[in-house]
Amino acid sequence: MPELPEVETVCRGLREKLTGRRIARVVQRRADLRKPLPKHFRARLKDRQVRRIDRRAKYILLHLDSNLVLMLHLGMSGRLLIHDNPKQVLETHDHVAFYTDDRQLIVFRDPRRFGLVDLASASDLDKHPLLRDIGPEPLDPAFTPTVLSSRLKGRKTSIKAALLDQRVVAGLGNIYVCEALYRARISPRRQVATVAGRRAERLVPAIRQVLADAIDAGGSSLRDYVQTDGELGYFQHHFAVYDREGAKCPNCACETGIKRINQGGRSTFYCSMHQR
DNA sequence: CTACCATCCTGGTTGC
DNA sequence: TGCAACCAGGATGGTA
Repeated sequence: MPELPEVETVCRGLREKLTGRRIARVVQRRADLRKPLPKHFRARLKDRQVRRIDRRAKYILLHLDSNLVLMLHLGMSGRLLIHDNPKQVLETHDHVAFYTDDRQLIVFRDPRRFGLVDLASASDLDKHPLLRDIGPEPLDPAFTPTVLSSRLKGRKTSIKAALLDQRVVAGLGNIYVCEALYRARISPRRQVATVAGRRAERLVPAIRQVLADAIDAGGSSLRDYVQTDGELGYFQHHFAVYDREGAKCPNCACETGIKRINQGGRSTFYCSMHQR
């Protein structure tokens, strides 16, 4: 569910409210998320101070004192909600609750439990198994067409499948891959090896722009996603293709309109006239 | 090595 | 209204 723009929006909400705060108490209501919560989870977090909050791909990284990093991943249906009232009643799928020294309550809610909560050590975070193989951050200036091409090299799959692979580029999911390919006018069915020259040159700025636009809109709210204050994102109103089967292509007068196909078990939306 | 598929889990929507 | 089937923004481990 939440892809880079949604995770970035959540990160910003957390950063604003939590930087410098201490974790006074942790309540753990369910430990069986995508992987079990680490041992001594509550005790290791107690009284830790939040020094800095980063994002890497779709992971939220809260850097604490004592060389500790709290890693959060929202999976498909995860939310992080900040309440000003620490007496806020927890609901069915509120699995972990963090109470701060200034009486805020941060709730990790995740009905499908594909999300993840883990602890890592800051000094070798890059070597953490969940982060080790992740590709470049698309909004980093170091993400250039040359870098993308080298990451794609040798892959025998469609460009759609390749861009969903976090090892190629970090943070894209089904929505933003569809939207980026639309903006780059590249067919999602195209084999990676044939994405070269001008197409490859268009892809990097297309990815960057769609992510930046979505972040500006506070992300996309379809079913589950909300910002930390409960507000919806509104980038879903700007989708050109995603979830728009049968609609007119915003860029051409073709009769076919937006098509929906299946690639690797996921829906892909595109315009076969506009995207080649 | 890469690529593909099923799977984890719940809830909302669709179609009969 | 009831109920079953299907679908969903992700990641991964096993298999081919």
